[in-house]
Amino acid sequence: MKRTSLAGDSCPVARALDVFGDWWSLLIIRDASLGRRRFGEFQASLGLAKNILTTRLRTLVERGILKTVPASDGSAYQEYVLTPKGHGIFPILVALRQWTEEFDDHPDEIATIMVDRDKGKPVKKLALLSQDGRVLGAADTTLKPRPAAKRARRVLA
Amino acid sequence: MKRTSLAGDSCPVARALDVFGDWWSLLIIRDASLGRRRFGEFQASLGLAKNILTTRLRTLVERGILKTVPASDGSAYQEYVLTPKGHGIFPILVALRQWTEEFDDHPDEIATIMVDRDKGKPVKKLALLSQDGRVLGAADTTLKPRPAAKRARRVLA
DNA sequence: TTGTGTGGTTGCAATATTAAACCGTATGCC
DNA sequence: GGCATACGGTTTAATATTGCAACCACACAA
Repeated sequence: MKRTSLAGDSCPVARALDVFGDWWSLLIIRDASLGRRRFGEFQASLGLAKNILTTRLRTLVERGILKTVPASDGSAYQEYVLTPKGHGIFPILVALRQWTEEFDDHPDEIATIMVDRDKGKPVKKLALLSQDGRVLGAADTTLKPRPAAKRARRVLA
Repeated sequence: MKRTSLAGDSCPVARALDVFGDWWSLLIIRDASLGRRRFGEFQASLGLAKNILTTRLRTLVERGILKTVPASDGSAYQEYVLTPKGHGIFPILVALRQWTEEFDDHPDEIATIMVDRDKGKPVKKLALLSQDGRVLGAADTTLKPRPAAKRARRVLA
């Protein structure tokens, strides 16, 4: 099927999807952001085949989303933890979560809610703000060419 | 390859990915939110095979992300526009965009920036706020079991 | 020695993607 | 009207990729 790579695309959405837009990567990242660190934890949680987990972990490390660290329990094994680049994906996970909370047909099947750790109260919806503090919807935004945009290999949106 | 369906998963992230987490759907949605409406527009913009575009459009319609409307130019064809559920994906696109803007290794290849339509100034970063207005990072949040969570078919994170 | 945690390797089945041919409906032009 | 061309899909066949299962191997622990 030769998935066409989006790596050279000039659209930032496509570029992000090229990095972790496959079926499992975001779920692995979600698990990592939940504190899972060990191969076995990921495998048990996600139920995916071990070989696939192996390759996914490897490419996520290659791409700077995860890094391996010596196991915290002193064994010779390694653990996988998010890099800053990986932690930066957190808002995307939140956005996905909130979309489901708002639009899913069976919201009663959602098991968890995200709460402020201090107060234990649900977080607010992600908001997109303008420089002067107004809340912006999709219709209130446009795309402008980036000031000094270099020519990308493939120019889309 | 029999992608294991995540539809019954209790994690809202997984549920969202089950709806539009494949390789093309989010890009189609991005195009739609950019104002593209016609089959040919999507195909030309994305460069994917036409049959795939056909099936993707159909499942996005089935899932309530897009709807078909009679063509605006009076021809007998149809156009594809976002439903409210589809428009709700906008924050996810913004989150993806901002992640790339912040972490991509070649940010100079990004062609566009998102600006406030009124003022033409770049938008601010998506912020996650607590009820009392503090900005929350990943470490400042936890997941709590949903109050009256019904048992989902598969219970993960 | 036995068991467990981490993977790698191999083989097979299922699916996704693509390119290309094809078709019915319009549209433009003479 | 007649012809050529474009649009909107559908179908088909070839190919590439993913997923699963099972087995292998090595490191460490008991």
